[in-house]
Amino acid sequence: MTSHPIGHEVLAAVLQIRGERLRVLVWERAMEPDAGRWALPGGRLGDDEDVETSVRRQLAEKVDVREVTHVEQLSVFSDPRRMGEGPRLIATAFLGLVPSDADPALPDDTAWHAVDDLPATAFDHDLIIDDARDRLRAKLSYTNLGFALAPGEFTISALRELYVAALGHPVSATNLQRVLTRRDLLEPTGETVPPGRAGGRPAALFRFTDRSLLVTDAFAVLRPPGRPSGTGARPVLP
Amino acid sequence: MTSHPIGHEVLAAVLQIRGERLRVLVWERAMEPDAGRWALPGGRLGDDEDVETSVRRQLAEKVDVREVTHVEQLSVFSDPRRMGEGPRLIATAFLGLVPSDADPALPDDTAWHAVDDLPATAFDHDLIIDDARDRLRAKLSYTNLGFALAPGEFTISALRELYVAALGHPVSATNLQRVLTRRDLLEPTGETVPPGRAGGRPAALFRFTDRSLLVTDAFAVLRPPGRPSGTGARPVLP
DNA sequence: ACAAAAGTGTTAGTTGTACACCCATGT
DNA sequence: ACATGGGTGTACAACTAACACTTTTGT
Repeated sequence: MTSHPIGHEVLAAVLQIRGERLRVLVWERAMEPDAGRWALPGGRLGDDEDVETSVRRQLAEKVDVREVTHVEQLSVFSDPRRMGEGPRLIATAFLGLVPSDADPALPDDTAWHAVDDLPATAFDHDLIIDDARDRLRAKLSYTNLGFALAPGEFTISALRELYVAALGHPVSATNLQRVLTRRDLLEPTGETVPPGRAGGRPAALFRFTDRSLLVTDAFAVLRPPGRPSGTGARPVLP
Repeated sequence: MTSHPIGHEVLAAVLQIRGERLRVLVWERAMEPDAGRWALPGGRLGDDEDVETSVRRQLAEKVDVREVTHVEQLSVFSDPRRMGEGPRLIATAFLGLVPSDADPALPDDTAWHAVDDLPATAFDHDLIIDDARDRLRAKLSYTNLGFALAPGEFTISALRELYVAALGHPVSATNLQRVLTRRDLLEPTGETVPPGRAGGRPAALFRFTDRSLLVTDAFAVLRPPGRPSGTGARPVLP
C-alpha cells in the first residue's frame, strides 16, 4: 500500500515575551526550497530518539536549552503536499517557552519575530505558530503555565505585562494577583524593588510556588462531589 | 544523520459507553509480534493522505464511520523501541467517540473492552488508551463533548449515566441538567418517554444544541474584560 | 504638597452544590 | 394510597470583576 519513503521531522515554536510582545524564534532559510522565508527550528528525527528527545536536541542548536522552561507536543502536520514538491516529510510540532528575562545568544540567521506580525514563513510553519499561540493562551487561563514565561522573581505589574502580551487583551493587576494567590500559584519572596524615577510605592516580589505544569481549573464543572473547588491542582493533560 | 527507514502508522482509541462502562474498540492479533494481545485499529499511513484522512479510512474497516461522531488527535508515540525488535514505526494516536446507541457490526476478532479492565494489549496501546480516557474526561468538563457520547435525543438520567461511566465518579442529575442548560448546551425536544414498569414521572427528552465541539469554559479565569462569563462558547483547542 | 505606582477593601453578580420539595405515572 | 423516578425551587458558598481607597515612594 505505502511505498514511497516518508521522512519525519520535529519542529518547535519557541515563544517568549520580549518588548511587551509575544515573539517566536525563527531562522531565515538560505537555501531552496523557500529560501528567504522564515522557518521554525527543528530537523529530522534521529534513529535512536523519540520526538521529545529530538526536539530538545535540535533546540540546543539555536538556544541554550536550559533557558527553555517548558516543552509540549502540539500536533502532527502531515499534509502530503506540505513541503511543496519536495519529498514527503511529516512534522511533529512542539510548543516551547522561554522566560522573559532570558536573552540567549542567537546565530546570525535567527531572530525573534512578533507572532501577530510574522514575516513570510516557510511551508506551513505559520499554522504551527498559530497553534502554539492558541495553546499558550488557553493554558495560561487554567494552568500555572505563567511560570514558564516569567523570571524566577517578578513584580505583579511585570507579570501582568506578560499576560497582556501573551493573551492580547487587558488584564487587571489587582485581579490577576488575587486569582493567582488564591489558587496558591504565587507566593511573596518578602523582597521589594525600589520604584523608578517617577516615584511610586516599591513593588513586592513574587515567585511561582511550583514550576511544573499543574492544571488549576480542570473539572471546572462536573467535579467529583464533596470537594471544595479550589482543592487539588492536578497533573496535566495536553 | 538518519539512515534507517521509519514507518508511520495511525492508531485510534475509539471509545463508547456500553453497559454503563467506558469501553474501547480493540481487535485480537492473530500474528506475531504480540499475537493474542489486543490492539487498536489503525495501520500504515498511505502515500496521499494526511493522518486525519488516514485514521478515518482505517476506522471504516472496523466500524461504520458514520457512527463515529468525533475524532481528534492525541499525541505521537515515537519511542524507537515501542514495537520491540521490529522495524521502527511512529504512531499518531487519535481519540474517537461513538454514541451509546450505536451498535456497529464488528469483525469476529474485534470487541469492546472496558478501559478500566483491559486485557493484555499489544505494544504501547495501553498508554494510548489511557491518554484517550484522560482527554475525554478533561474535555467533558469544559466542552460540550458529551454530544459525541450521547444519542441524538436522551433523558437527563440517561445522560447522567454516560457521564458517570466516562468520568468514573458520581454525577448529580439535577446539577448536570442545570449546568448544561445554563450554558445553553442542552435544549428540550418537547417530547417525553413513558416510565418503566416501576412507575415514575415521564422523562423529558433533550438534545445538544450544537453537535460540533465548543469550549464552554476556557478562559475560566483571565477572561477578556467586560464580558459576562457564560457568554461566547469558542471553537476548540487541542 | 503632589503625582505616581502598588496594593487592599468592598460590593455586586454569577456559578455550582446540596437538599428539600413537588410532579406524574404504575401498581 | 403509595412507591418510584423525574424535575424544580431555594439557600448557601465560592469565585471573579469592578472600582474606590489607602500606602509608599520620588520630586
